[in-house]
Amino acid sequence: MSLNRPVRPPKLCLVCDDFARGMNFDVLTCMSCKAFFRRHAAQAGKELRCLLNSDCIITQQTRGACSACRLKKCLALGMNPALIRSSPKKLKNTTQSQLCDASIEEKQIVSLPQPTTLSLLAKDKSTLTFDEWNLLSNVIHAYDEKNVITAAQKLLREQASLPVKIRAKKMMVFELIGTFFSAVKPFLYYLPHFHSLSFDVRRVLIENNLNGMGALNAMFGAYELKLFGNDSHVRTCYEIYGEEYVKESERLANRSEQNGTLVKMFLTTLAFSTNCSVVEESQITTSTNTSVTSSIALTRIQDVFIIMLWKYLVYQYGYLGAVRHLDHLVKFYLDILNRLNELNSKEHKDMINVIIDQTIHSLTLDD
Amino acid sequence: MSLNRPVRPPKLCLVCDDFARGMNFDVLTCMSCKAFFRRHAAQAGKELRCLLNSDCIITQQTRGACSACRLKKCLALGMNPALIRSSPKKLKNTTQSQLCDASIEEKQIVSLPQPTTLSLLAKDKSTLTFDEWNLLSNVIHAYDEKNVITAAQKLLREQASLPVKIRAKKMMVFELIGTFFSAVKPFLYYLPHFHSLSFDVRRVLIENNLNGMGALNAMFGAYELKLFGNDSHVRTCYEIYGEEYVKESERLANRSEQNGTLVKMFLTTLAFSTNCSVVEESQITTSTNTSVTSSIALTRIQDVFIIMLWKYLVYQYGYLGAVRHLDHLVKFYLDILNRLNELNSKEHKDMINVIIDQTIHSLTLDD
DNA sequence: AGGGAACACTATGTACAT
DNA sequence: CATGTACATAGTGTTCCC
Ligand SMILES: [Zn+2]
Ligand SMILES: [Zn+2]
Ligand SMILES: [Zn+2]
Ligand SMILES: [Zn+2]
Repeated sequence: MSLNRPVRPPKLCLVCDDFARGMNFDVLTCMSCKAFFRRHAAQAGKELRCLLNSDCIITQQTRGACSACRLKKCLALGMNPALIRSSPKKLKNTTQSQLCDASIEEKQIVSLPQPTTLSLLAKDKSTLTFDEWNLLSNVIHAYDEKNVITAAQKLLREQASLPVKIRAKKMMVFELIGTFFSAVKPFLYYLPHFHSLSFDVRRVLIENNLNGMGALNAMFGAYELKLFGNDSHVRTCYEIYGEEYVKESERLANRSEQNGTLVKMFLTTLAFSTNCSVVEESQITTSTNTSVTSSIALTRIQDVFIIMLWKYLVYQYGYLGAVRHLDHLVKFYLDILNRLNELNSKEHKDMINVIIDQTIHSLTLDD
Repeated sequence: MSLNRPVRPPKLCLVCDDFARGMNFDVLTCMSCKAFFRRHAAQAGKELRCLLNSDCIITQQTRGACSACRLKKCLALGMNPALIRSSPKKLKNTTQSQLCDASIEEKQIVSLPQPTTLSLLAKDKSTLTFDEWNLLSNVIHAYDEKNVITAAQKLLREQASLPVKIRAKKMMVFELIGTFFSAVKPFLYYLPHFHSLSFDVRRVLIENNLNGMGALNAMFGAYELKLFGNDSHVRTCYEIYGEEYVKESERLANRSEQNGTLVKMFLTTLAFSTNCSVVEESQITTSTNTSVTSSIALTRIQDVFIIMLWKYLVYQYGYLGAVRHLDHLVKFYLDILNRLNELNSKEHKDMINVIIDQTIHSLTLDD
């Protein structure tokens, strides 16, 4: 699964995103995850149990909070307990089936019924493969490259520091909101497979999908930054979009998906989507001449990302939870599109069109 | 806030429900919460930060997972940092404003701007009072007295162990489902204030509300026990209620509120409710002769519990989260009532009526 | 009774040897 | 390079003392 774009030297821990140095137990991890895995995957003695819903998101910050989910992720990523030398936990699936068999009978006269990890390791069709985890990681980093949330936060602080007149405030709000739409450009730039598409296809995708993607991004960002809790900001939005519209949008933002990884993967599927974001009729008609839907390359990319999304959902939330989350996310996105249809601010629309033009220009030139 | 019923000697930790031994820093807690509070509420040096959404539910099992939320709960319960002797954290709100002032300047030449805990301690109107926390605790224990979930789990295991013929299976399913409705009786029995009502009022409340309460209880239990994941059970339910009805109920159960404390408090408000669960017209008309709604005692009890519920929601999820949770919970309950209206099994209805009669008989006799 | 001190225990992360 | 070992550090819960 080679990428067309040079993605930064992949030296981040696949488990927690901390800096990694080398492969450990078959997976690129940081030192702490390495130690963690050795300690916990070794003996089946203590069954780790999640105190929440077994769907904790593991990051450098949160990895300490739930050992059960951390271990689950380690195993899901393919870390191999058989490579732990001291422990007798054997695993005869891949190349190195021959290990020191003598040490096995030494200390383990205790009970040893450990089906859990084995079943987790079983690489059936519903488990994310190594390549898929890598792809997922690249998607996340494509999004984080721009670091929209931090940038928006910075803008917000600037906005708060200098109390200016209404006209300037409006401009700053536009700048803030525009950030979320502009962020689609670097995201697409670093997104695996995007550059393998033809100029025409890229252009059509940007034309059709950028508005929806930016809006979803903005809603997620507004939720993360609690934008609607910022009175000054909200009042200025009233001026631009009308009070009712803003309040309805706030209700929408409160329903935002909270799992950032999921949002980023969903944005990816939107990026390659051929039948969404029909916000303005004029937009969609401008480009139906090119036969985008018939592009086989595009169809295969869609498949890859949608399968990855679904596997991630199942891994993270279980089958039922996956259904629920996806249902919620799709409905959330559809409501966002509805919201866009009711938007009246000409200034906003003009801004979006400029951003779309810029993005097309930038992403269909060099290769 | 005295209770009419003898509730077990209150020796459970208000923070985590572990066994408590005595008051610590003004609140009834266990030894570990005592130690925890001393260690973390002392110096404002390290700000504890929740790795999730600052709404972790603290129990004996989960208390170790999130220190931030544990401390938050300690403070919300009224534990007093001023009573920590070694630390210079002064607090001049209540009686003992005079403390050893000499020790203050000793070790703390470091910075000391700690507004967070102080603001949390401020006993404004939106914070649960000591009495309310106690009341909440009593409600929880009134529910847990019967331990429905465990009982149902046991029944389920029995059901699975002996493969019997369809008729017997049906009986067992009825027994299982009936458990959730029968559990309302001990709940009401131990529920604070219920016994202060007149016989007539109690009877009408049971007649009107037991069905809805039991159904909510069953949905919550089904969610907790993953009943709809049990194929054998589900198939028998098909026989009784029809496949479509069961599948719709499963979707409903998946939307269940997950916070048990919240469910129990909501059940309490339902218990005293005068205008809900109008499932069958015949039911409500049988008792409109007694002027239930005009009972002042009942109205005041309703107020007490609804205020407590709301304060708990705000404490646990913040204002916005409180709104969302209550909204979700109310809709969930309304949909359950709709579900009951579409129920067709005469056997089920007969069973419920028997349970209602039994409950009335049992709870309007002795006092 | 309700404070604190001290200890034992566990989990984590890092430095370094193999 | 990837493993294990050893140590430093932190958090928790219990026992005991005042
Ligand atoms: Zn890591
Ligand atoms: Zn977890
Ligand atoms: Zn406790
Ligand atoms: Zn928390």
